[in-house]
Amino acid sequence: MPEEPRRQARGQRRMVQLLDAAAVVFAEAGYAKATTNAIARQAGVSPGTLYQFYANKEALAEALAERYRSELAAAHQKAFDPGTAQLPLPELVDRMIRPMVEVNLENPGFKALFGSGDLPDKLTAPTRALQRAVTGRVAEVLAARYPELPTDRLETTAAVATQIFAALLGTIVTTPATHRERWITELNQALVGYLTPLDQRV
Amino acid sequence: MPEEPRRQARGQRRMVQLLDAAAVVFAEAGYAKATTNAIARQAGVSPGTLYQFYANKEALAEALAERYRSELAAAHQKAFDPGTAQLPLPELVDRMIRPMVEVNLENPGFKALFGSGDLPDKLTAPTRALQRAVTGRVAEVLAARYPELPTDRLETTAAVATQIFAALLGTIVTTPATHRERWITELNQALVGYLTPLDQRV
DNA sequence: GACAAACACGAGTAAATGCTCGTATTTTTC
DNA sequence: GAAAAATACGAGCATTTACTCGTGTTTGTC
Repeated sequence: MPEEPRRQARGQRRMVQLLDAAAVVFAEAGYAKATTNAIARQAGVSPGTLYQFYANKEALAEALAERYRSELAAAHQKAFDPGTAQLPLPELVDRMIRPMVEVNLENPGFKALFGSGDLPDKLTAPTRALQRAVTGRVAEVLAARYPELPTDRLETTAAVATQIFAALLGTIVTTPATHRERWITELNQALVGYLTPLDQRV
Repeated sequence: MPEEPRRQARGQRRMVQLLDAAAVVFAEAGYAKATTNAIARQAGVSPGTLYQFYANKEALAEALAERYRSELAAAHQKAFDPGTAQLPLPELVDRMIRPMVEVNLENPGFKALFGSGDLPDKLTAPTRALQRAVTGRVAEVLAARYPELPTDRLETTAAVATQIFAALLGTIVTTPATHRERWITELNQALVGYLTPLDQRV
């Protein structure tokens, strides 16, 4: 087993650069059709160099997914002070949705890793990790709002909400900015509609 | 432009056979990773024979999508007598959902064409046609139930409902039959929740 | 400044894959 | 039953693509 070399400053910059390039190419072509050579070209670097830092395409995807995960976590942290969970449902949902949409707009390629269902087996692992991270966050918020809800019910609800979100995310980000708000509203209504029964049971 | 040969009985059987095989392979591997050679093998036929009937992989996908579209139409026709549109919302939604889930369970590969978002450009055409067909049907039902709803609002709602459906379809069909009903219920609640506000405006 | 480790290059390789083509068999047509 | 059209085969071609490797350059360490 070859051990990781001690990265020097230049190398660390390259790694970031390559991740940026991967994001662009994944966004343009989708994961399956994205070629490692194209990613290297986009980064202004030779294929050999790419492989000096990432063992293969999957490792690249994994690293990118990890980046998104942490950006998402940061965005959510920022949008959530304690007490948010007790807001009226439409506002709570809005606070969950906005940061994710924004992370998405800022990071082309997110959708390519998060959304699609037809990815080769290799990618399912990093993708599922991302999905789980999001679902987990949703579950936390739901747990804060509905403390007496049984765990399994909580998880089901979080999973469904996340999937609804993922489904509409594509439409939202590909829509021209002028009409974007409308679809966000629609997503909000869908989620509020789904969650309202829980509110009334309390 | 080479014209289509007059198919004889044997040829027509082969075409069905190949479509069946394609459905199986698409279901197992997803569209992108499915190889035409594997489809031919699955059909017990040589690659050359496959191409005697379908010009390329895309044509195969198109034909399969068309098959699904007609099966879906038939299933819906059967589930819909006039008056259904005035049923209580949960029942209406149930009547829309069931046949589609069933078509899906009977036709592995449907999801591979309908669900995923990351397909190569070539496939977007047949996929979108399928999506549009489903959305169109949903729009018809909504139009019957909410006659005074403006057209664009109708279409937006139908599109969102269809996407929610598509998102949860994957989970529903991959879940073991024992727990399937639970996810169907969840999908039902999501859609009912989304549509309820429309009901109350009347 | 010398030595090693990390970085960089890019032509090239092996494997995969959509698809072709020459040829042979079966079915239809007359 | 003979010519034509349709069906069938499967080896293999052309292309794509993830990845390698030999070689040269830059950076860090002593």
